[in-house]
Amino acid sequence: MTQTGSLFSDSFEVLPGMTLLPGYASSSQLRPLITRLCEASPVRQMLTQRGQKIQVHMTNCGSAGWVSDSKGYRYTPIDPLTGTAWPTMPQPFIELANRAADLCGFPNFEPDACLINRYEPGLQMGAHQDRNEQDFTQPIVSVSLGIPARFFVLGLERKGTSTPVDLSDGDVVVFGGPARLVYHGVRKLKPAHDPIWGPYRWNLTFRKAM
DNA sequence: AAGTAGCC
DNA sequence: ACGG
Repeated sequence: MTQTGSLFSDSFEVLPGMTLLPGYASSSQLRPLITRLCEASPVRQMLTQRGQKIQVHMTNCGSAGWVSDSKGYRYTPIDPLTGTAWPTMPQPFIELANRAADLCGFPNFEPDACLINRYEPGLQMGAHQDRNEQDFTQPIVSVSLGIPARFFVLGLERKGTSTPVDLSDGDVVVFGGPARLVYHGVRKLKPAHDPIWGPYRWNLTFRKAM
């Protein structure tokens, strides 16, 4: 049930430290921004340290961007594809992430990195932790756009029973505190079409990386 | 291992 | 379950 009047009316606590804000983000507002960002730094498939392709196509905006290659996972100020800085994070992105975090009990969130992931039907993302950031007191804000997906959450170890969370266009998940380092991933997407995004799911993940 | 294979 |  809703706990206080300051929470978004439809918020739902998935587990301690993880809150779902259904329909909190606006695809019609965000689409032109994402289109422009991807013209500057296109989505691309990154490689794991062992040389395997990450299925999802990724790019970033902000003063730091998450990358994976033969040297491992890390944040860089430069896009290795373009050789120049990642695009500046649009102010509407910062405000969306800051307000969502505030609603969920994480005031003054100032993201410096936004990982932009593009999924298509048939793709998944295996269980992982977001642990390449400097300050684990800062939450993660995840925005789902386009076709639906089933998100899953484990605990602090990459094993055991998962909690499923079905995510639709505009849904925002905030996780921090006791949930900051939980393993999570995305189940294989079913074929679908969205009026704004076509056959894609986009996910924006806001972090305080540095 | 932010992946893939393979068995149940 | 996996390899270096």
